[in-house]
Amino acid sequence: MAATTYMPAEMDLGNIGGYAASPRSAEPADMKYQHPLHSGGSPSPGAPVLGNPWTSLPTADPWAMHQHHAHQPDVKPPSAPHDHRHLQHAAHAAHGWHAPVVSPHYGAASPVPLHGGYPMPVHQHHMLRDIQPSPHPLHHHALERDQPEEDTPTSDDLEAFAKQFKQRRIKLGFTQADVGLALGTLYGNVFSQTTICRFEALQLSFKNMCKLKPLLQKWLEEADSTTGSPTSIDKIAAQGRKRKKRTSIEVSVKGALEQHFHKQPKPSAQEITSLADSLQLEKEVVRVWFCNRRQKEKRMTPPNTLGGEMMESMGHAHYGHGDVHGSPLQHSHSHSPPGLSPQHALPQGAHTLAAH
DNA sequence: ATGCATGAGAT
DNA sequence: TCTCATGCATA
Repeated sequence: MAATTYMPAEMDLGNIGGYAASPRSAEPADMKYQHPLHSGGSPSPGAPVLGNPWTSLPTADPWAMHQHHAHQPDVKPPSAPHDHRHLQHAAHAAHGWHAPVVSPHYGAASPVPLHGGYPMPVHQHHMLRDIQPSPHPLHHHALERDQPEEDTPTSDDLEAFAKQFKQRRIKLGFTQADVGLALGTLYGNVFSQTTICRFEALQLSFKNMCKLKPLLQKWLEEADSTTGSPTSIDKIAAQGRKRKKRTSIEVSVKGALEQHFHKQPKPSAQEITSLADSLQLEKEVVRVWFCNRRQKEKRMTPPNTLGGEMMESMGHAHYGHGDVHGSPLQHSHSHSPPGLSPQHALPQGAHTLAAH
């Protein structure tokens, strides 16, 4: 039975404090941000920059330029009346922003061992075609992987940046949540731990990555130079709306959904209804499940059209952690480089090479 | 780190 | 109604 309860959003306001709160008071002042300097600038270990087999992309933005809506999450300063994606790089000027909340680590925020026991895939090459129309006459020195300009970064750049960002962030002693809040204080764009996490893991769409990169880059600069200078943080009020509690879908049910997904990734309203009926789930839940599933497919390894039968065989026992991406085609690495996978090229004809 | 959910905007 | 960006809540 899927627990579908509702909860008052009131607690959200209090909850958000969990991340936002600045425990500086209890800050043991251990070994946080005591870095005299960035350790050598943490070079991009996983940035070969040479030999990019897919450095040939005709169009400008294959899989990004599909949607022209850049709606802002919620509370965003009305400084962007137009679609000018010009980042508001003027808001922080008056702020005099100092180091964001210094939070060593929360109980559940980042239970990960700091750059110690990370899976850290040495390097993987996602077969992702580049989105660089022009051959970039750039410098031949792969020392600084930053395109402060307004060119669209390549997927490789994003990957390198994300990795670097994560390293620095951790070294500075910030959690993903801290960064998200800092961005809010800096630019007025608050982001959640989730988003930062996904950015670092390259689990966002290419376009989304491109949009966030400048922000995070800026934050890095600030956080890096302002090493040590507490400030106040502010959290924006949430929306007083009742949010449905996460429905827990049983594994068996998930398996069923999976099968249907392979047959029909986009079931009709009626199909959803009947499916929901057989699974004893709310129609809405099923609908959303499919939506989320599609989104996942998009950022994860390209559609391989896994045989529905093999899904049953493997018994969806543990997919979701080890390597869901189960791409029998390219599982050469530990965990697939989800990063970016344009799905426009092979909408449903992907199975042509996978299946037979 | 990730599953399920909300919403704005595009179709 | 879908897609896409995002996030609360949770494992």
